[in-house]
Amino acid sequence: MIKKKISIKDIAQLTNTSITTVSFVLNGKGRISKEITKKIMDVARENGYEPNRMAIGLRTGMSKVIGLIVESIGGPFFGEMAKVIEEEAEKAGYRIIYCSTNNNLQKGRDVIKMLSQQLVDGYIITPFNGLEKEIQSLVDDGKPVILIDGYFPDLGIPHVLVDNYNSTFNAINCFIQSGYRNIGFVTADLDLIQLHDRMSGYKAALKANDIKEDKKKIFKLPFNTDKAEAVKALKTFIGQQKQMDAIFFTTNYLGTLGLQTIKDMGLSIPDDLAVISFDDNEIFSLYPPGITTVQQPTYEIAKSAIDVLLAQMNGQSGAFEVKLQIPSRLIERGSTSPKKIITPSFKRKAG
Amino acid sequence: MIKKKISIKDIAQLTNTSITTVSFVLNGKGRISKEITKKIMDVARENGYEPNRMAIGLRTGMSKVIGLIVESIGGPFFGEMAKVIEEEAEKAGYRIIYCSTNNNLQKGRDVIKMLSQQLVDGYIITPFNGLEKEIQSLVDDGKPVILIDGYFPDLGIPHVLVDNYNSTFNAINCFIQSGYRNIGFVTADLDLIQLHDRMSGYKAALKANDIKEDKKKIFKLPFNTDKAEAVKALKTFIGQQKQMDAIFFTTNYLGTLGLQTIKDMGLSIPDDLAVISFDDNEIFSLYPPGITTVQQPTYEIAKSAIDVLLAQMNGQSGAFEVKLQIPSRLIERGSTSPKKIITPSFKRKAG
DNA sequence: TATTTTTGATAAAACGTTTTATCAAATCTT
DNA sequence: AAGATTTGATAAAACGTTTTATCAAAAATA
Repeated sequence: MIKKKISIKDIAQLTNTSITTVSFVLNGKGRISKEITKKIMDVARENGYEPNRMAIGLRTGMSKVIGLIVESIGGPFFGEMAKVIEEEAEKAGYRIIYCSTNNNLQKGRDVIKMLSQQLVDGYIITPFNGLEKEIQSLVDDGKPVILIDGYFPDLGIPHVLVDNYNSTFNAINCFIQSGYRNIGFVTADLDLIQLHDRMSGYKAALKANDIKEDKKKIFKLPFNTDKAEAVKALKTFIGQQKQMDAIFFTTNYLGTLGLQTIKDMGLSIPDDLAVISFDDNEIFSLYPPGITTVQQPTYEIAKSAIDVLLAQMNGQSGAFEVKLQIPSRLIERGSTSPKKIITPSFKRKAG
Repeated sequence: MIKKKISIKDIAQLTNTSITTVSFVLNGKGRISKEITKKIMDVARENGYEPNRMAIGLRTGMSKVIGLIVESIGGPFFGEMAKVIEEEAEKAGYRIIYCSTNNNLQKGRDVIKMLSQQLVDGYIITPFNGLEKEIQSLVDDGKPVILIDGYFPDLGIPHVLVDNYNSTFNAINCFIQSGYRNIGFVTADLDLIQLHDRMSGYKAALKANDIKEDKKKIFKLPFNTDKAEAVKALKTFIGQQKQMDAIFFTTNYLGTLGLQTIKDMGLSIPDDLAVISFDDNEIFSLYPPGITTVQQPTYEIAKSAIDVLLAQMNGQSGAFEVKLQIPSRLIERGSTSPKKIITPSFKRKAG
C-alpha cells in the first residue's frame, strides 16, 4: 500500500532524459526544448512528483522555513500574530515552525540552538533578558532576525513592537482627564523591557500632571503566582490603598485578574475604581461597564515583522536596520467615564 | 563575521580519524576506543558542532518534525492544545510545524500536500468534510496521523476529541433539571461533525424528557457573518421566540456573541434567559452571573493526541486503531440557577 | 604455533537535489 | 565552405549525513 515517492532520477529514466534535464525543466532553468519539457512535465504530474525538501535543503542550504519563537502561543495576542505571519510567509513560499519559551532562559537557549541546526532560514523572536548573546550571535552569523514584542535597548537588533511608553502615558492621561488622580499601577515582577517601558510611561504621565509618585500604589505580582493567590494578593493591595480611585494593569492577564478581584470585593467600576488594561480582549468589551484598554496594533506588528524578515532574506540591506515602535489605540469604554464628584451632602453616587 | 558551520568531515580531519568514526562516536554506535571517543567529543564541543538536520533528514528519511494542522491557532482551545503538544513532542525530540486552514478546503489540501513533501514525520489534523481523500491517502501511505476535534464517521482514522453528543445531552439535561424546558439551540451553519453531534445530543435530551422538538428554536448562524450582523440576526431570533427560557450555544464564539446580544436587548440572565455555552473561556467565569459551560478536556485531548502519534511513529500497531471520545465537564454557574416560578400574582421576579 | 574470534577503525555507497563545466549538433557568419 | 556562435542536453561533483561491508591487528582459542 505504501507508494514509494518518485524522484527526478525516476522521471529521467521514464522520459529517457538526464537528471539535469529534469531538474532544469522543473525549475524553469537551462534551455530545454518544448517537446522534452512537455514530456517531463506530463510524467511528473502523472506520477504525482513532489520534490524532496530535505535534499533541496541540503543542496541549497535553505530550508524555506521560518522559526517563530514566542513566549506562549496560547494568548490572543500571539495567536492573532501567528495567523498573520503564517499567511504572509506562505505567500513567499515559507512555512512556520513554532516554538515557545515560557520566558524560560534555558528553554529559550535550547530552542534557538535547535532551530539554528540549519533548520530555519530566519527568526521571529520575542526576546527577554538573558538571550542577548544567543540572538546577537545569530545576527553575527548573518541570519535574518526580527524581534517582536520586546527589544534589547543596547543592541542594534531589528525589532518591531508597540510603543509601550507612549501608550501607557496616554492611558494614564486618560484617567487624569476623566478626573482620576490617585492612580495605581499593577504589573508583573518580570524583567521585561516592555513592562519597564510601561512603568516609565506611567511615571512620566504622573509627573507631567504634577502628581507625586507613590511607591505604595505600585504593585508587582510575583512570577508564577497561581490564580487564587494572585487574586488574594491583589485584594490586599487594593484594600490597603483606600484613596486609590483608578488602576492601570500592564497586561491582559493582570487585567482579568483585576476584574475578578474587583468583582469579589464588591467594588463598582468605575465609581469605586476606574480601570484600564493593556491589551484588548473580548472580555474587556463585554464586561460591564466595558473596560478601557490599550489596543495593540497586532496586525501591523505581525505584518511589519514578517515583511522585514522577508526583506532581510532577500538581501535588502535596509531591512537589517529596522527599529519600529508602533502607536497603539486607546479604546475608551465605561471603566473610565468621568469621575463623579462626591460632595459632603451626597455621599453615594452623586451626579 | 559569518562562521562556517563545522561538519563531521572537518572533525574527522581535525582528529585524524574517518567520517565514519566521528559519526559512530556522535551517535554512540559502533565500537570506538575510549581515547578516540574522547578526542572526537572534545573537538566537537570546542567547535560547537551541530548536526545538519537536512542531511540527516535526507539520509534517514525522517525529519523529526510533526505537522499540526488546525483551523486557526488563534482561539484559546487550540492555543492551549498547541502548548501541550509542543511540550510533549519536544521530550521525544520532535518539533512542531504549524499550519492553519480556516476550514477552507483548498487551503487544507495545499497544506497537507506541502507537509507531505517529506517535511514531516506525522500529522495532527483537525479535519473537516472534503479532506477525507487527502487524509486517507496519508494513512494509506503508512504515515502516522491523528485527528483531533473532529473525525470521519465512515473512515477508520484514529482520532481523539471530546464526547460532543453526551456533553450536549448532559448540558440540556442541566437546563431541564433547573426548570427550563423551552430551550433554544444556536449553532453555526457549518457541516462539521462536531456540530452535528452536538445537535444530536440536544435533540436526544429533549426527547428523553418528552419535550417536543421545535425547529423554530434552532438557529444556524451563516458562515462568515460579521460580528454586527451576527448580533442582529441573533436579536431577531431571540425576539421571535418569546416563550424561550434558555439557549444553548454550540461554540465559544457563538456564546460570546450571545452574551453581547442578550446584553444589548436588556434581558437578564438567567431570569429572562438561561444560558449554556460549549467551550469554557475566561469570560464565562467572569461575566455576571457566571455562564455555565461545557469545559472541553483540552489537556487530555492534546496529551492523548501526541501520545498516540508518537506511539504510531514508534511502530506500535495498536496506536493506529485509537478512537477516543473523552467526556467533558459541565461547569455550572449562575446562568443556569433554578428557574424562578412566576405565578399570576407575582408577575416579575417572584421567589 | 596455527587458527578463530573479537576489537577498532574505515571506505564507499546512498539519500535527492542543484549547478558548473562540457560537449556535440545545429545554426549563423562571412 | 570554414569558422564562430547558439542551442539543447548531459556528466559529474557537491551538500552532510548514516550505514553496510570490509579489513587489519590484537586477543583468544585450539
